[in-house]
Amino acid sequence: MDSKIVNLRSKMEVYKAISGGGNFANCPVRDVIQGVSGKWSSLLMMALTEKPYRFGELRRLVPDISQRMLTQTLHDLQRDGYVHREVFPTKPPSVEYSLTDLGHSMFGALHQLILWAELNHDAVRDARSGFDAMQA
Amino acid sequence: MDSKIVNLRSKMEVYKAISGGGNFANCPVRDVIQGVSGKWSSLLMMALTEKPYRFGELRRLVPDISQRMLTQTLHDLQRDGYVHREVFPTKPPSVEYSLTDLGHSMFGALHQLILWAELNHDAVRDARSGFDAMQA
DNA sequence: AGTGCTGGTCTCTTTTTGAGACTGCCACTC
DNA sequence: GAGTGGCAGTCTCAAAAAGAGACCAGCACT
Repeated sequence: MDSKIVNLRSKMEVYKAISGGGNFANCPVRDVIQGVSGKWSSLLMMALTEKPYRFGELRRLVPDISQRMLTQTLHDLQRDGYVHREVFPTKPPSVEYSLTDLGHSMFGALHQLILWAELNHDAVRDARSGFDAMQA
Repeated sequence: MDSKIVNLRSKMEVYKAISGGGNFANCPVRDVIQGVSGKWSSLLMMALTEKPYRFGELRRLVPDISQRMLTQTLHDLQRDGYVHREVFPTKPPSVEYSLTDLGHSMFGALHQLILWAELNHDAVRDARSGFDAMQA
């Protein structure tokens, strides 16, 4: 029993998804996973799921992100259409970041992975320490 | 309407998940996402979902991965308990990689994201080219 | 004796990340 | 009117990670 997923994909379907059908730059899976894969992307998406945040708020919410990476990650998320950036002309101009519909939709899928991570983190940690013990 | 996800998590819950409750090294989300986030991890998991593969087969299946990264990614996946590595004492010894139960379980969650990626790739690409046009 | 397959490791270069100093603007305080 | 602090970044430089590709041992076949 190779899990239900196998029933959904033939060998060629898997290969096509992996390789992008020969056009690697255009492979959906790689392209989208790449966006999530950043060290900070998923964390920022999680935060913005709750409510829009300003630059400085996000910085405080994720204390160990550098300003440079916060700027860049938000920029990338905006470019991919997940995040909306709005500047308010207040005295010190403030910038608010919020999830777009596409962002919410994407997070719905990502959320499955987050839930799994929370549920199975112990199993992963055990596997890891077991593996490390073997090597030693 | 901030999507149903908001109903599932209070501000503190989000923060705890993001920060790992102050223990950053131990944050489940970061820890697991980190594993998926590698450029090749999800691709190899997809391939192994179908059936076990040998080193050289994987290399041919994902043509633009370097041997170094294939070795290392498989090693990491094995360490996290997603992949099982078995050496067969054939004439030129062959090595087979297969998904563990944990790996299958994890891929189930990851699969949601893959499906989303395939469905919404066009939207992401449109957002991206629109954004790039704005900047130009 | 040469070729090719196996599953890797080693070294070198390029790319990506991270830490943190620096900027310009404004408001408030002394 | 000089200093302090918050805002949203940019810039530079060092460190870490990824990628390319040469190299390795062992065996089989020719």
